Amino acid sequence: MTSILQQLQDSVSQALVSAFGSEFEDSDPLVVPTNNPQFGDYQSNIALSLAKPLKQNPRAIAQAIIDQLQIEQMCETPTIAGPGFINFMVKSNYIGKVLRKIHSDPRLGIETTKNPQRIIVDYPSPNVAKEMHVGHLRSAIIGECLSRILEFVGHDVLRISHIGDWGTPFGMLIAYLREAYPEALTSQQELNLGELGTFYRQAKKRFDEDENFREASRQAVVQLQAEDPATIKAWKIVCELSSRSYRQIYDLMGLSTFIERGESFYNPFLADTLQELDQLNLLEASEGAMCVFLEGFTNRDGDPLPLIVKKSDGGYNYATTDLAAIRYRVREDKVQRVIYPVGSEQNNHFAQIFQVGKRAGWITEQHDFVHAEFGLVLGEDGKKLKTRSGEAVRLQDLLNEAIARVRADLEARFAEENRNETEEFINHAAQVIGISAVKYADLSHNRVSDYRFSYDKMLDLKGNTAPYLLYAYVRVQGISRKGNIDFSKLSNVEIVLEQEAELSLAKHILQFETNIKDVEKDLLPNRICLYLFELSQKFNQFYDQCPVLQADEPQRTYRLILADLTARTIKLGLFLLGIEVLERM
RNA sequence: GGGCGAGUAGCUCAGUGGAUUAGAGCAUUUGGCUACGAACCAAAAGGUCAGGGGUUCAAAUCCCUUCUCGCUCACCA
Repeated sequence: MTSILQQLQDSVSQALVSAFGSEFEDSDPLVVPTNNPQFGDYQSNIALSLAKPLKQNPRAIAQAIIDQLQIEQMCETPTIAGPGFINFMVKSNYIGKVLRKIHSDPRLGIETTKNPQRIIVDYPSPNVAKEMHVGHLRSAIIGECLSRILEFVGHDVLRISHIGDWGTPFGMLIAYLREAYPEALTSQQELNLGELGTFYRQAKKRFDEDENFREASRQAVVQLQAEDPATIKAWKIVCELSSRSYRQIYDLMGLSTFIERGESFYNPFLADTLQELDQLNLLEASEGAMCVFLEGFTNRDGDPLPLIVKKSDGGYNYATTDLAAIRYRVREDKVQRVIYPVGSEQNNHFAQIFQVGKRAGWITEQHDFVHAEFGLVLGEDGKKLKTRSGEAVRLQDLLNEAIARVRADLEARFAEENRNETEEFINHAAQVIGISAVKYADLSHNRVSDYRFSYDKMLDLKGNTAPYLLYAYVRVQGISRKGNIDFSKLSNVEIVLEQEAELSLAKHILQFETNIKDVEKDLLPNRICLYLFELSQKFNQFYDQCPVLQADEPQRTYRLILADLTARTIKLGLFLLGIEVLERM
């Protein structure tokens, strides 16, 4: 159903036209939730912005709009405040009616979009030639979250992992495989190549210490790109090795299944892509390489910066593949929007390939290619997160550490409270809480800024953390257990909302849709986090002040409905963030 | 040097043109369990929104400028 905000916006727009004519049909009615409840629930600032063009007193404009408004069902008579703000107070019986309606809806009244698009979210896109480390954390978490939200809103979302399976570092691994495990290439059976991390480190060590090995690596890249059969075989072995190790982490993180369409997929299209650029006269030779010279980018000396699409050794690089991917996604996948959740270090890269994509005519006005950039993960010291020995933290280790800390905390708590829980319960709870905490800590910060990774903060039971939200959910389930309540079988009583805590909670539940629609547009999941945190706070206040099970009917039933709606909103909200809930914790 | 981003309470952060008082959380101090899980709630204290100009009836928010920090600038991805 249409949100209250949307209804108000529509009503103000109509009133604007009735009062001042059809030329205001398309002006934004500037209706927003108030930032202070003393001014009501919503406000419109339209009168102030029209004061100048209409050459009228803003308060008079506000009055003229109010005179044309038809919202008696929904709101108290709007008031004019200060220089000309129009304040709206939603009627509590109207809120009660809406809550009754959404209670029977699995989508909690949230409508799907009227303009469904096909959207690619490009994640988690790790590089086969590197072990997954903390740098891949945010792409996986943010990509998963954005995909779920866009899908929920009704878009056709393709999750595509653009894995780096064709680059130069790959040569190093192939060369090392040939050197250390030559039998892997001839044997029919699968060989145990040991642990992935060890394999990488040894290959890297050889690469760093031996010039001949480096040359062999470069050769391997060229052979790979020429699709030499023996090299392809070695390539497949290394891909399989790293793919096995990735899958463990994806499962642990609860990522949705996605299409694995790595750089190798675009290999057959690279030559065509370049040829097309050449036909458009975008291609130039420079220092032995083929380049597109960029507009608005210069190097240190102030000379125009090239985007190299074919290296002087004849090989292609990641810019080439990314351009081929842009072209393919527009022409074959027929997408309208492509979202790349990738670190802001790659700002330039994306600006560059998007520019070339536009100049080549692949990206048009009909397409929205977005670099959903995110900041670095910093350690407690404010510097890029590293292990004590200075290496990137392995993702597996980071997640395990979070789970282990939760486990220790749970065990201590259960011992203190004399609770006997099974090993299975503790393991499951520790895993859900630990992973949730890591994800939530990431998503609750503004995507664009760097954020400080702190186990103590993310696992805190107080404040804007996953455990706090999970606890609010568990409290509602506690009510249903204690009172033996089946939330799906509550009778449809009138919702009265007399107490301030009830009203405040109820109004907040209805704001969910607006927040989801905001994230659909600006791709900033921290808005959902803030919303859910405030919802949990309001629920805890309600829980504190309003007895549910001990209340008399019909109050008891409508408070149960409020509690259930809260829990379902939290559950759905967390689902959209990629986070599971627990029934007990 | 160029490009991009950031600078808001002791700490971690919200806040992309509106209301005498710029918001949370943590930490600190103080209250509340014979009410559904106190993993909670309530209250206090804490700020020249990096500095300086400008636009506006109105600026943390937009523009200009200075300073500090981060990322990045031709064959890695």
